[in-house]
Amino acid sequence: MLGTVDTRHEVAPETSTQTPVICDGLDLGETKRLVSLSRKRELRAKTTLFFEMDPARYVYEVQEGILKLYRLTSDGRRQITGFVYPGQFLGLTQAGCHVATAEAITPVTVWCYPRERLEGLIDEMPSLARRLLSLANDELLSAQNQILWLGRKNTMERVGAFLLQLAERVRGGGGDPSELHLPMSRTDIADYLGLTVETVSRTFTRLRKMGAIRLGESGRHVRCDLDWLRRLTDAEDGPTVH
Amino acid sequence: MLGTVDTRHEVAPETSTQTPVICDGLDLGETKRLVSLSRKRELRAKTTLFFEMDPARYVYEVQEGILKLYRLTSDGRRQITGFVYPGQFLGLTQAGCHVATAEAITPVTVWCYPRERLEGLIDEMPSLARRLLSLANDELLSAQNQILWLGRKNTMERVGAFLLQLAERVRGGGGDPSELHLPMSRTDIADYLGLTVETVSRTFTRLRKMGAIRLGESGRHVRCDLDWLRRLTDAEDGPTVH
DNA sequence: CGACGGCTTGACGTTAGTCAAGCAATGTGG
DNA sequence: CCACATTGCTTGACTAACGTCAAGCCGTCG
Repeated sequence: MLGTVDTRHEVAPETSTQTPVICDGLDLGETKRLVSLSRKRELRAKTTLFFEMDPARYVYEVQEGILKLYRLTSDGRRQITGFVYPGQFLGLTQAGCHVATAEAITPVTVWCYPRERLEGLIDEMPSLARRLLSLANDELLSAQNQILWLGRKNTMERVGAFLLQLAERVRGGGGDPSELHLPMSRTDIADYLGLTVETVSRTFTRLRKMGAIRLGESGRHVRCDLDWLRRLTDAEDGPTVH
Repeated sequence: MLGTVDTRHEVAPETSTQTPVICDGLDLGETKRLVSLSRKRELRAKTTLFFEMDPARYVYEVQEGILKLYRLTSDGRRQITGFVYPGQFLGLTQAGCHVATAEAITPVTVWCYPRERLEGLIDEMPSLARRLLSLANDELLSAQNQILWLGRKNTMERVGAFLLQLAERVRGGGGDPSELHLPMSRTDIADYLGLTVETVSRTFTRLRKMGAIRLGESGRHVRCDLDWLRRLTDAEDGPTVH
């Protein structure tokens, strides 16, 4: 498979990409140009790729590992706006400055594209423009799903929808969607779903007692009854993002 | 593109735009081409421009009037994902189908651009690509603000932030930002902020009693003490949209 | 070893939702 | 024109869901 030996965090097959995804739909020459102006960067877990308000000099593509994006209120409340997986982008959406902080949850490898030069390439490579548009699209879709969850769903539905979203990602990667490994902490999940750690923890417990999920030793491993969860959340999610 | 902050579409939000905003940054010939493939459409208040799940055949630009975008859960809960003002776009973000319903709040005039032909133009007009990217950007930014509100703010903060957002739009249009006319109902506000009508109503009342706002006869007119509101919500919004 | 972080659980409090009523403005049919 | 229904907004009384505070467990790290 990847040849990587898992250390603390399990690396599932689908959690790493070999070729820059930004190049999908580009021809060989174009791909080479893009790759030639990128450089790789590695991050240890719990380190920060960029901070909110930093000038946005690069656009990043995740090759391996998982990050979280978050914003803070001045009194310290945190809202995670997304988890970023291999093949996804960071820093695309921002104007002159980043509007969120990006922090590695696991060890991470990213490709860095200098923002200005990437922008310059748009004129010469329409397929790059389409690609970027489509990526912005995906982000928007997932943001709107999150808005629906946060605004109109109760605790169980949020947690259920969250697990189903993770399962869909695993399915997309060809794995068993009912076997989930959660790379993020309960606190992260809480900050993503607009809840508290305690509430998230209690909800996992309730789901377990209802038979909708089974928890492994670590609490980070979840075996889901997907139909159960779907019935639970079938207050209709709308289209799923992958 | 990715970085440009565009000011043009903030202008005269209450009234209407005279020229398609999509053409900003385009030269005369390009503008003509775009205009030539657009057609106008008018909607009465409370009518629907498109439904969630409709095939997305057009991209729309609002010339005049205000719409709301919303999604429904299967049990009828509604979440408004945005209010759309003149100069803003609809249907940009969707893949094959619309992911939200667009309904006119006031009488509305829109320009309709056939989606396929617009996409075809990207190859020939890089400036159009930049333009579209920048628009997608704006939407994303405002979606993320909404996520922060919904996830981590209490009722007063949400309503306060909402009023301040409206005020900023008025300021951008050159009006008096402390004099607001709300085109949307209390129910709409509630569905935007993830609350109930009753809670929104009570919060307006509380704000009035605190002296942060004064309400006109209709309830749709609000005179705001902007500093008051800012102090209230200065649990930090992050960058404001528009 | 002790400290710390991640997770769970319990007891309790607060906030926002629910249910219900009333009022004003607007629309509809006779 | 009136009688009546409907819609939008507000207010009150009550309730439930979720947050807060506190404690304890376990595994890891220094």
